[in-house]
Amino acid sequence: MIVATWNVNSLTARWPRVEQWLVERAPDVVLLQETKQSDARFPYDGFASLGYEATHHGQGQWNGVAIASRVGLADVVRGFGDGDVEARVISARCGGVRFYSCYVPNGRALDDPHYQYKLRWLSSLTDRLAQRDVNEPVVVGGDFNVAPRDLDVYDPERFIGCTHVSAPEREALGALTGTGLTDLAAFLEPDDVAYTWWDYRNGSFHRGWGLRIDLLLVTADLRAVATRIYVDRDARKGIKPSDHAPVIGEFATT
DNA sequence: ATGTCACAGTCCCTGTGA
Repeated sequence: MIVATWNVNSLTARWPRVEQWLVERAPDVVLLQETKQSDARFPYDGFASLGYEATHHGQGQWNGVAIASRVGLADVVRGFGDGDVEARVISARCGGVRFYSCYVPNGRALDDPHYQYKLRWLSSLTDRLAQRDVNEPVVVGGDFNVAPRDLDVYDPERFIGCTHVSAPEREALGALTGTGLTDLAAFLEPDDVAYTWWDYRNGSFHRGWGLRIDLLLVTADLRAVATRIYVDRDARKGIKPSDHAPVIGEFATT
């Protein structure tokens, strides 16, 4: 089973790239973030013509998350429920595995209210995962807007006092993985520098100024059968790329 | 340390978010 997560930074703008990429990489399940679409505009037919069932949780201008699968798609859950107005999480069961596609709030700055929202949002996700059926394999993937380790930051000195690396954010991510999830890239390739996001500005991609903030978190049963994880850097190149590259995980059939 | 991109509305530029 091939599983991918990709923040596409507008599925409307990115659809030609996404379509080509699906044909080339042929993931079984792909988790998408920042579709920036209403549900009405989501290209269900486009996915279907490529052999994918898809489900979307959108709000229009901002956010928006989706799951596309060619191994079945059932039991969809959108958002956290009461009072959750931003479309940042969707879950579904595909091929016997429960998938979550997550777009964690950015946080903006340590003294910005949005930062507290980010921590609360991660806590809500942790609560949700803590309540799961422990017999069900789970993949929690997406744009976490947190770089788990200094190795995941091109210049840790420069990020002192910034979001994405602060202790509370890393602790919140640790609480999430503490429910029984493993950061698969850090587990399989612990010494690899594997950035997933590069700012559009300053030629950051070509200068190697990146962060690893897009993650696949998996339960132990899936970790045991994981064979490979890599960043599809080619998707960050060329015409009209997203500022994020996909992360692709491969698993021996479960 | 900000050289870009995408969105909506004020609609061919500007403010916002990343």
